[in-house]
Amino acid sequence: MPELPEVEVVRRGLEPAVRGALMAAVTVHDERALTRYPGGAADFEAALTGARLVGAARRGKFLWLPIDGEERAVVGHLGMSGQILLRPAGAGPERFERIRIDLEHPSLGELSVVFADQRTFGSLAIDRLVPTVDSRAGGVGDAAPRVPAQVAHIARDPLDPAFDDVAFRRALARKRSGVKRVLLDQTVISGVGNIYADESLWAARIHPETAAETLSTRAVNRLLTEIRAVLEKALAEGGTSFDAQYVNVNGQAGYFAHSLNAYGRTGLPCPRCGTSIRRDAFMNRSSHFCPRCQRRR
DNA sequence: TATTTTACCTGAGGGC
DNA sequence: TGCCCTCAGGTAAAAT
Repeated sequence: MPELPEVEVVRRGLEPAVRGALMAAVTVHDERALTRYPGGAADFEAALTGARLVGAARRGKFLWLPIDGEERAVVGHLGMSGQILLRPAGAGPERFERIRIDLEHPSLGELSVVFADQRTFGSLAIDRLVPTVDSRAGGVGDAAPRVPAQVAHIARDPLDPAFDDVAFRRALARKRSGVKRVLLDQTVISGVGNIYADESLWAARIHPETAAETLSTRAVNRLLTEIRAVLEKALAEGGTSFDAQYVNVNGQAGYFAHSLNAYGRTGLPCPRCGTSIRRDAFMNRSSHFCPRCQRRR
């Protein structure tokens, strides 16, 4: 399931292939991949064909490809099962292929960007770029102080140099919800999903249902440190793959699944104390934690 | 206003 | 073999 590390792996793979590339042809196979674009398929294809891309940027789990000479970008979200693949020109259709963009790159020649998505929670769109409220760079990979309008309400992610630790602590102090619920709120902190929330809380020894407002400054700082450590380690290992759902732009899986301490390890011993990892129902999904290391206050 | 719940979606895998 | 059920979960809209 693509969270920040997986999306960043995709961004890094995409950037050299799209920078300076002309979109020679755009084909929408399945309009459900345009749920965040009200203009529809024909308009999407016409608007992009002939335009040039200048790079690949990311904030949290959102990606965008700014268009040369316009204050607009192609915006992407992988949802649950989305993939962005780089393929040689003329390559056969991918399983679950929804949109294909054929590129002419000044040095790499012809290639195709394929958006494939089994569960269709992901999407591509064209969106206008608006100024950031703090005048800092919009995200990783775009130094300009601009961000797609539909991403503007998403908080910066903890690997963003402009992430505000103090504001994060203040936000937590105002929240009456459990801390895990707040970590999944992309308007408070972005990029963290169910897997890395469980892993970060395990590392920081915090129970997922601990009321956010009761966390001490020290505990919040420890949590933030562990979130960054977990995300960076996952990024270094190419992301987390359980099956064919998440892959990089070349279709390869990541290795971080081997490094998980809590997520998906129900009944297995906690790597720190040996107690069986517990799984509790949480928001129509699951929380995994060590009932001994992560005591509820 | 703040918080919680639900809808969206489809294939994999288990039980029978 | 095949049918039915459960599960995976990010986002935004709807409900409380």
